[in-house]
Amino acid sequence: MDADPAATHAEPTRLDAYDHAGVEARWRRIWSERGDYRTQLDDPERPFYNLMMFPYPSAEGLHVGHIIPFAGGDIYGRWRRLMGDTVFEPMGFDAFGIHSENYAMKIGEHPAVVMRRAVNNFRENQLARIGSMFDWSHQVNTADPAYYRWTQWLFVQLFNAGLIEWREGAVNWCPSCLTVLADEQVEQGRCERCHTVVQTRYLRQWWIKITRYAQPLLDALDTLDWSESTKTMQRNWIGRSEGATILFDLEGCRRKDVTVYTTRPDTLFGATFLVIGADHPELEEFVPPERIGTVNAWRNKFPPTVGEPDFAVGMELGSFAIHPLTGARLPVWAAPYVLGGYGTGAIMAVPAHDSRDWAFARAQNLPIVDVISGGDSTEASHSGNGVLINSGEFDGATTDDGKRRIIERLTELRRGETSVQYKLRDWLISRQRYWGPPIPIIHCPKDGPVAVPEEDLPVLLPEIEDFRPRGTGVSPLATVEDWVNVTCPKCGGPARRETDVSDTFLDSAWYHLRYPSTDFDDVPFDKERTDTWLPVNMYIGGNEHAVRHLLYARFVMRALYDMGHVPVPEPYTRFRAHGMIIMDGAKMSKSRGNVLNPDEYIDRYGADTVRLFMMYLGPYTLGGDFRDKGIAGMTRFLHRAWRATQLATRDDADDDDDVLERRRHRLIQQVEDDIGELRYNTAIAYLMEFARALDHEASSGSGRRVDAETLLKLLAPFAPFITEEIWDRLGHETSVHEQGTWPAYDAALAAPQRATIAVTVNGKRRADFEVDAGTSEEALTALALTQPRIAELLGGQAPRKVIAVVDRIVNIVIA
RNA sequence: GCGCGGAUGGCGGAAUCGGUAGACGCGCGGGACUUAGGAUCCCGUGGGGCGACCCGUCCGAGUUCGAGUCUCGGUCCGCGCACCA
Repeated sequence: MDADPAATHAEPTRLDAYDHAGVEARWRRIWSERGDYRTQLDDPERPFYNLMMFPYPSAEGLHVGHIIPFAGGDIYGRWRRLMGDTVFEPMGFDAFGIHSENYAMKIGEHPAVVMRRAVNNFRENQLARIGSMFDWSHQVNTADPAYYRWTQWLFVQLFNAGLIEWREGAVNWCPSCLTVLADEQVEQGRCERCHTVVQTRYLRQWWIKITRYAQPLLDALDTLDWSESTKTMQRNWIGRSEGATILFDLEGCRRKDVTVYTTRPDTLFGATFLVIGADHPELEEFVPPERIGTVNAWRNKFPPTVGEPDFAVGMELGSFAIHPLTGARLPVWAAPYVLGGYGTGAIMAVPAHDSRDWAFARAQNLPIVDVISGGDSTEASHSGNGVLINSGEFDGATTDDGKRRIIERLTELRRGETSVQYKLRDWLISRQRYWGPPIPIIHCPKDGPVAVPEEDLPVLLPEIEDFRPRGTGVSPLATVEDWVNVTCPKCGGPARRETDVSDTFLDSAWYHLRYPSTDFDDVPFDKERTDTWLPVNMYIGGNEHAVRHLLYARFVMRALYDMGHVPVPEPYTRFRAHGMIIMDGAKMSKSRGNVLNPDEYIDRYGADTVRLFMMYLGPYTLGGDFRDKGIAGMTRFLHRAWRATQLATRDDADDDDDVLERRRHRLIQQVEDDIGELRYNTAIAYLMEFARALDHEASSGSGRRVDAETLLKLLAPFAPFITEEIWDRLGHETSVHEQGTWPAYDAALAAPQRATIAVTVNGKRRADFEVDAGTSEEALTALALTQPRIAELLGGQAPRKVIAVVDRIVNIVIA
């Protein structure tokens, strides 16, 4: 360090200080006036559909966590645009649903009013400021009749295809929200919204038969480029298991026989009793007639199970099952630890090899018989593999063999067969609420449920004053007599409308199809537009939707595909779950009082700084704790870039420095590779390093203009405003974000030309030296041995072994 | 309990196929410019030792010339599921 380095870094007077507020407002206006982000949807050369999960417009507004998907997705979209794609990046509002309605009730306003205000606030005051290139000419609002008309259309298509049915079943009832919920909306026995313990009710409801698609939905996961964590969650949720069904004859009750499902047919000889799910809809048929009253009284006594069941609760029914291979008479029990709704709703209990059966057998004093060697079931069950014992002709078989042979035997006797079961259940979509699309069905006493003819859609949600749920099992819409009473579209006789509305998740299950076609009002999605734009190329959102929205959307797309409405069976080719941003170790939520409003940060630091800072916190897909401590570092970086790029003006290409050119090409490659994999944090680190170097050069007058412009292009997706401003000041007529202007790199130039070779002796680093990249192993070895320190350590002895790795290391093994 | 992630300086985090830790940033220490500086810029910054060196990626084994990275066994944290037979 000779001359005082700081002296050359005084802020040059001819450069204005960067004023983020003024600059951001100005470019927002210009972009909007010029229509820079209005995508030409017809005949694009390389369409790229870049989607982020749309928000539900809570009245509280966005919190900083929202920046992650919206800015993170936008960086990717802006990059694709610079790379030459025609990028379509729409945004919309999931405005229907219980969450919105509950909020409206809380503040005593009508949801339509609250949502109108909230949507406006989201779009005009919040989303607009993040700097994302949303194409607002194609927005979607699920509560808009122009949208939900087609949600109802979708319902009708599914209904006509036999994928929706009206049937009675056990449903989850939330006593606080006063509506039924889908299984996916129940978390550990509680309502996902209000955390009230849900109850089981038997109601006649609308179900979407998603279970019919269990296997295709499972299989196609292998073809999708999605976050592995999300795919794993879907696999687990679909929950395929392979086993066998086994038929037992019954004695002493109305039913003649019962089929059970087991994944362990090899333990058949260890079955000592049968258990019917206490919530089995036909439990009475398993009970001797004279005991039905007693059993029903017992069944109605215990409260709904939440979480871990009590394995000691159960009742002996008095009937018997006949073991299909031994003929033994096994007592039949009913217990809540067995699910009436999974498999066949009945099990064969093998207490020696199943922990739940074991706990139950112990509590009820039932026999426990070991049929697999290698364990002792007096203290606990053991479910591992081994060799069969106490199993008649199958003694000595391994568990795997036993499974196969016992199934074979049962099949011969027509007493059983292999069977596949899924945990996935049908999707319950009725909601006894107001704020949703009315289910487009008319109930006719003669024709049963009839779909509203497509030309009569939408079935408008009537405007009523008192929209609060009644808790009577029907929606408030049932009180609107002149709306409810209609004529049957089939027979013309008097009929009544369905008064339930559909689940919010039906709204969002198809919204990606609507965005490209919002300018069509005669079809839900235009064929050509859909062929052009679907499937979505990149989708970003939270993993909290892994088994809700993301599964429903896949199902709907696949069903529409099978009906011939869409060209592809999967909606989202590539999906990345962003990490969750937590605050002081807890999820951000209003109730915890730790919600940070992004507006304050954007006011204080500017959108560019906030975007960069959020992306720099850590790996994009990991998330982490939000702390605003380091945000000043990002401001410093942008100020440095502001200064460096405007002062680096040398453009005499003749004296182009090979070293600088290599550095530039390497930077492009690094940033390009990183953005492509959403490694934003490391991409930013490279940009920072480069900006610092350029700043040094610029301050001494040697900064190259080509470096400045390269930096601006690479930084543009992250910091769209400041880069546009500088680009403009540099005298460019076009936008820095112009499609197809990402700088190209030459891989040969980008590759490092020198390499530092570490020399280790017995694994300890003892020296290093520099060579041209690609120097051969032999040459490296020779060079290593001549290093003074190495020669000294060798003391004239020949090494026992030398390992050289090109561009990396030479390891010398002695003695 | 089952499944999936993770554990690296004071902090957030880097580290291709196993190649000799700690990129980048924050914070901290020192300095420059300053009436001043919470502004800006520069230098330093894992621990120990004057030094040659030694010790360091949750813990314990192992494979290897070489392990943050691979294998086995633990501990702790996060997320998902949780009666699914």
